[in-house]
Amino acid sequence: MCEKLDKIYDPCKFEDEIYKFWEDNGCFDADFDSKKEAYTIAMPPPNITGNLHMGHALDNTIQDVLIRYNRMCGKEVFWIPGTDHAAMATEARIVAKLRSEGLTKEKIGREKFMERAFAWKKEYGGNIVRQIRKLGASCDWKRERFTMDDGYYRSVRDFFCTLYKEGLIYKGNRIVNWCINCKTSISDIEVDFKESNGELIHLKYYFPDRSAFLTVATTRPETIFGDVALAVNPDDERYAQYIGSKVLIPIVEREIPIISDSYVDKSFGTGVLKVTPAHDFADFEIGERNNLEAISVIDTNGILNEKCGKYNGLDRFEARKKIIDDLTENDLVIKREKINNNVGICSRCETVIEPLISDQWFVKMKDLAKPAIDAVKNGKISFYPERFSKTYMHWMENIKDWCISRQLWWGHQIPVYYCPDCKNMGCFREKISKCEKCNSKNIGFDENSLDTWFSAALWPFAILGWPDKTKQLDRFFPTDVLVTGYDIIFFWVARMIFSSLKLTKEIPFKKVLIHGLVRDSKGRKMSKSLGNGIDPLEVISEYGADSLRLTLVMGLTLGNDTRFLESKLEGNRNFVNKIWNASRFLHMNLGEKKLDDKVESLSIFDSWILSRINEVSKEVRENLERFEFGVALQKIYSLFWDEFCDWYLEFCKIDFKNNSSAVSNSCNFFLRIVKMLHPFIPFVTEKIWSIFKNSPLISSSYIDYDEKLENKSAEYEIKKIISVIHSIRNKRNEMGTPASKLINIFVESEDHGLFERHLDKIKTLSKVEGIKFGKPESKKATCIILDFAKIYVDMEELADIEKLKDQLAKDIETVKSNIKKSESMLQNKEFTQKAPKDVISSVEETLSKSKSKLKDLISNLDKLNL
RNA sequence: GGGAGCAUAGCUCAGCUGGUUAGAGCGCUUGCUUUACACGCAAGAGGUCACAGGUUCGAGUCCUGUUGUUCCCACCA
Repeated sequence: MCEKLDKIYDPCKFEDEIYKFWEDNGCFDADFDSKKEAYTIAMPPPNITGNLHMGHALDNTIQDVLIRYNRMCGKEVFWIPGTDHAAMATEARIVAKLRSEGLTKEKIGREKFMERAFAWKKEYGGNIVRQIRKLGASCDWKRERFTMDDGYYRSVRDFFCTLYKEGLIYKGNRIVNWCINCKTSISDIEVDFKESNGELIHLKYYFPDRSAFLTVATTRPETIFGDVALAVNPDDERYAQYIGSKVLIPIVEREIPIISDSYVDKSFGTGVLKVTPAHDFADFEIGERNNLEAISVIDTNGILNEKCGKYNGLDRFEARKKIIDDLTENDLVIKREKINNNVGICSRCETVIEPLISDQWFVKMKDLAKPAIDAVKNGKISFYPERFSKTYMHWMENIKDWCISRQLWWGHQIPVYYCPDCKNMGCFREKISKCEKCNSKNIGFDENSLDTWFSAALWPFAILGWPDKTKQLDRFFPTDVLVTGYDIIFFWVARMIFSSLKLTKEIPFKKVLIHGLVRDSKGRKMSKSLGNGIDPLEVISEYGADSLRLTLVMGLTLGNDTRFLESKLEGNRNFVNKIWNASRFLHMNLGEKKLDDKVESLSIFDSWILSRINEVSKEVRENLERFEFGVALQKIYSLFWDEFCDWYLEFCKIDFKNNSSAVSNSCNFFLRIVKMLHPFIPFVTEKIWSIFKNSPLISSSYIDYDEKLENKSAEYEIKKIISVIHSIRNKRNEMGTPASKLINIFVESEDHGLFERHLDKIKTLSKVEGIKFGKPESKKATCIILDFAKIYVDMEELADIEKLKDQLAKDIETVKSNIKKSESMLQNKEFTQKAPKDVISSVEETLSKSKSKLKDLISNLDKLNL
């Protein structure tokens, strides 16, 4: 207990040990049988390929604050951690590793590939989980889940089959976004758009008789082999006469019709569009509307196929150059125009997307979206900040069908089989070995796997055991809050909502907390390519997890981005150290005495700080309920530093010396603040707690507001003492009095008792030698004017008269302008008629105080001028 | 093209339902080895709250517009 405490707090010395203590003692574990109110958070599962970054740190810190706070409020908290298999990212890693061994996934086969991937997961997937521990996250590791563990597989198959049986999942030969690098289809939201310097090539499409041509502008001449029509706007008078006639594709010389479609923009290019349904989304739709064939000319590797004549086998961009050359040679190019256009790229590897037609699985979204829209509209689910519900709503209302199949191996294989004998196609919830219809054992399985987000969509209920009716599901679902960044709303939040409503008939969470991005000191996004990322683990090893957490949460407003500054980190490290030293100081004064919860008789200082702690605890609770973390933290910060340390402990210090104070009171009050801080800075607070107490802080109760502790008269009295001390210190400074010199003062006051009661405090803290009541005999005295007292300082002490005069003149000006302001307000009849009484009377009070202060100031100045 | 955010002290940001003299941290100035802490203590300086209107007795806060800036969605072939 009485171990020697270092002057400087060293987090590295304690954090791991404390975390181990919590984990070993089951402090994070949820009790499924307790009668307490449940509080649940499903941790957004980080990718197994990932390393902890600032986004994780922020996300998990916010969750941990909520979890620890609610745990201390007596709830049965269940924070379920886990990891995501991250299909594309992981597969890319495995493939790269195979390549380094001279292998390919095809060479080793699906089964071996999966084995390798699981082995990889086992070896590296644990990294991120260890790193999250470093943050201090108090989640229930015993219930850790993985999106590809056995139980999760079942949930995913169940989800798929439920939708499939209802016709909400369908297979279609449709145009999809294809990444030729990742070799898979991806969904719309996995495509980013990048501005690029493209070229708009104006081509001649001759009429069959070669009498004339139409000019078509295109950025992708290599797709002319897939052209099936030219389209013009039906309202475009320039081309109305040509609708229905035919033209020849340049070079290819195939005849295609000219059709009309309102999609075509008259003002773009020449107003004539070449229609290539197999390689452009808009064209695909035009093709469907007009019953046009789709001719695929580029394969899944981005290579032109046999339909492209001599260009067969060329890469799409090489082919583009060649074709432009050839077209130019044949005088089929009218002009080449530089344009800035947006080109779709794969959000993972940034390869230019090739839209192409292939057999894929889709989720029909319209019917699923409706209840998900309603749940937010009618307030069952609310977003914090509220504005993000708009983002959500807009996306949901304009949602398109979701392509869920991926041509990857790492992931959940689509649970569909095909029977070659009876041509049946069916889906299965449990593993199957024969056709349900004809019992044939020749069945084959769908080779595709599911989008990672398809399985992630089930996270909050799958981890509680769905589709089984488990105790956990019953008790901890729907979860309370979901904490995530605004970049994840479409990918995950939206999909969890509609899938939960579909499968469990309940919302997955009640509240969605959206935070922003953690940016670097210049406001740039942290990224690998810029190399400006700050590693949370490095920060932790230098400053400790508590300082990191403070830095992420202090002054944070939900939904807004924050900058990560080294200077903030230092400041917060200092704060942690301050707490440490306060505990050192109190511990030293407590000495061998045992700390007892019982409150000994309260000094006025005790009553005051207790009242203040009580008030702040109420505000902090309110702030936390509203997720105003930054504000809550700032309030505790200021309570602790500006009031508890700077004033309360300074008062106590004097009493400790005289042995006239109850040290254990001070310790107990200090520990109340420590409690308030625990959700934010769990490590140092737990360490300090352990110096004074035996049971762990993490499982103790939060501070309750107690009306009886409110003590306005103590607060008023202390406020007065502080203003006396502060004003004397200020005057000393103004007068240039050396720090070591004690001064004498005279006091005129309506409340002499105040000065008598706190003589020692005033003398010590404002370096006063003697206090006499009444006016000083000497005329050479300057006066401090307070609301309740005048304090005279003998001019003997004065070092710099000019400085003092300047100050006085300044003060007079401010008071004068205040008087003017108050007077004009009170003269305004509308103000006196319409403003509430308390506002008016406070203005009146200010006015009268200012007036008397002005008088005093002027007489002060006059004296100086003598 | 549609939508959203931001604009407050030198810097980074708070400021809830409108209420007299707008806050914090860092930085800056001055002074302190005051036996918890120099990662500290004390005292200061520093802001026409982007601009222009409007509502109101009263606007950093509400409304409209302008400018600058960031982001999201859609996307022109």
